[in-house]
Amino acid sequence: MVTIGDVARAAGVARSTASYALSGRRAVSDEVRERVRQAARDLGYAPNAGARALATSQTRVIGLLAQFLPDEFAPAMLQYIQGVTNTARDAGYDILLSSDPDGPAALKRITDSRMVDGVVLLNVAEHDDRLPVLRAAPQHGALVGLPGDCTGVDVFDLDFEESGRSMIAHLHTRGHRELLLVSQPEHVIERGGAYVWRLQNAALETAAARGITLHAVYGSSAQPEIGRELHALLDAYPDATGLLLNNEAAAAALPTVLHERNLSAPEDLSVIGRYSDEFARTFSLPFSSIESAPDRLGRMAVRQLVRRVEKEVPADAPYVVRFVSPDLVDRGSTAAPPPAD
Amino acid sequence: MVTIGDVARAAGVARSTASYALSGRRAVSDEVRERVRQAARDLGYAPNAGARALATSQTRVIGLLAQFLPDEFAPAMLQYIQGVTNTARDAGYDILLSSDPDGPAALKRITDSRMVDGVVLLNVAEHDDRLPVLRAAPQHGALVGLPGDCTGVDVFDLDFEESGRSMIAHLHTRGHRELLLVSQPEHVIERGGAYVWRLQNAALETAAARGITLHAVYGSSAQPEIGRELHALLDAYPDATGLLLNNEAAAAALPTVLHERNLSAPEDLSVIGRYSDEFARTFSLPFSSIESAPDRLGRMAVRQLVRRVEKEVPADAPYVVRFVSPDLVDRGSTAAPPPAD
DNA sequence: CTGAAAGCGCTTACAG
DNA sequence: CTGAAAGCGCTTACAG
Repeated sequence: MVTIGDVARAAGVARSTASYALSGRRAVSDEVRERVRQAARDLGYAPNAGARALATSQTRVIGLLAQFLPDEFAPAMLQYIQGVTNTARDAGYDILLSSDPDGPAALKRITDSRMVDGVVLLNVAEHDDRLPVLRAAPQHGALVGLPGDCTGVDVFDLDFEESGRSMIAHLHTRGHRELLLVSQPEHVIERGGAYVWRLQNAALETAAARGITLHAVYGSSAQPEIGRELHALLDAYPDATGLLLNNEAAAAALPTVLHERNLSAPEDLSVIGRYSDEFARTFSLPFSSIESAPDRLGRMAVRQLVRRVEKEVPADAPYVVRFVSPDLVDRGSTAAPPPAD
Repeated sequence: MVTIGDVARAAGVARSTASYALSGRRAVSDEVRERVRQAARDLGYAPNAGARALATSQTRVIGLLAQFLPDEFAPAMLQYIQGVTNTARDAGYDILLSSDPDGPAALKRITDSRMVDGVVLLNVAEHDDRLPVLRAAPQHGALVGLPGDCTGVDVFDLDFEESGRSMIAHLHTRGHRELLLVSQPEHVIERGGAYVWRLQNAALETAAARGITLHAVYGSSAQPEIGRELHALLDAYPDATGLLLNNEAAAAALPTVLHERNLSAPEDLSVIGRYSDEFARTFSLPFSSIESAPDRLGRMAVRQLVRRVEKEVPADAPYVVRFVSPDLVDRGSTAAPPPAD
């Protein structure tokens, strides 16, 4: 391989000079700089990443800790990964992707061995086993998802409380008085998926305050189970006029369920989901939805992380917890309830 | 950070001895080995990845070059990524994920800088710009997808020719004489997506040989366009009794289209797709399909790559081109054609 | 403005 | 069975 020594020799200068000429971290005469650059180009020089990391203690790699959980809907996960990966690239960082089911072990390994300058944790749980590892690590971390304890990390998440409130308010305003809410499976909560109850509790509170009957249930995160459950739910509450979905699989299954019941939205049933626009397009979902903004959250997390890694932010700058306000994308699936018959 | 020097000092031995005790690459007395291990454990020692890479010229990282193309269906892509990532982890490798739209540049950068021991290329095109870069690189590469020129790389792909033949044969045997085939968009072909015409041409040949009328068309890779196109297609060929799909978006859209037309498979129309079982579950697709085996292909690619990287295979071992035989997963969506009316 | 040297943390021949 | 030393390819104080 061609090293900086080869470049220096070709340019007739010392290795240090070649290094400075290339990095610009010290003044170099125009003539020498040009000679060095030319030599580097001619030889096809590329700095060895390991050597540079050893010398600078910087890898320009960000660790991305994803997890493909059997009770999460994988296509939704993909959006976050893309958001993080694209932003990192634009900022000049590569992504080391871990999908190890043993998140804490994977995180410990890549931070201990200094493979990364910082990490982004996806799908963060209320009590996330990866957090103690992250706090003990010398690298910074940014989370997508709100844990119970945010000390020492930057946190980004959708405002699920506000999402729940606005879903209810939206339908209440249009005259609905009995609604259904399908959340993620209960074991997602048990695993610490706080966003499930954050949205649900806020929805229940708002419903109570507004005199709305809200039936909140947990649904499967896989087809075809969730389709059957939706049927059962609609059978059980025939008077409900609106359906709220905090469950991607349920949203994906709903068009078929409505077809099978010969219902349409919003004529027979108003529907609001919570998923990304990209997700809506992939699954051709015609329902209005709270934008879950995975690309935006991924971008925010990476940006903040890079700011810390590159010390653009003072070392004692307080850690941030930032919520993205829910945005309702109107796809015309809500209206006044149908006249009672 | 704790270095091997710290471990050596704590164990009262030389750094080299500590290194050997930990790696096992040279005999070390039981007593010393135990002392070193204990010290390493006590101090929480983890070797510095950069330093190790510099010393050994091995990173234990595999580059994964994915591309999220606007005309490909992202959820299908995810399966390959998971297959590669999981297999790599099991083999003791981490994954450096690139989704840079400029694949050749990204590949050149990570190989030139020695960030990876080898690379896996996903979604390989007939004339793939990344291949010249890969061939010029010192690292080995494994491809998922068949390029026109396979020299210098190991290649893994589904046998699309055989897939096309078997789809036709399957329906021919059941008595069908007029069929439809929906492929990926034509620009996928123009971009070099050879699998599109590999399946299509084989299907057309087999159909001709068996006296079957096969109408082959290109379909969009996004909803809702593809849904409209399916409707138009079924309108245009009312006598066709079977529908073949080499287009994930079309498969995802079909259940709704059939509902809207009040058709069911296989009573009114026999259907065979080409996608993974995981994909079928995600989208709740009730159609029999040729298993595209993304996890298996990802696994095969990583295994072969690791074999080369670790020199378990002689340096002059011939490169392989391996096709996975299509497997028809029967979901009961094919039968004899309905009686003509 | 430039160079010689030290050092980052490993591994691995070379000696004993 | 163990140790002292060289070397991997960089960057960056230290000198001039």
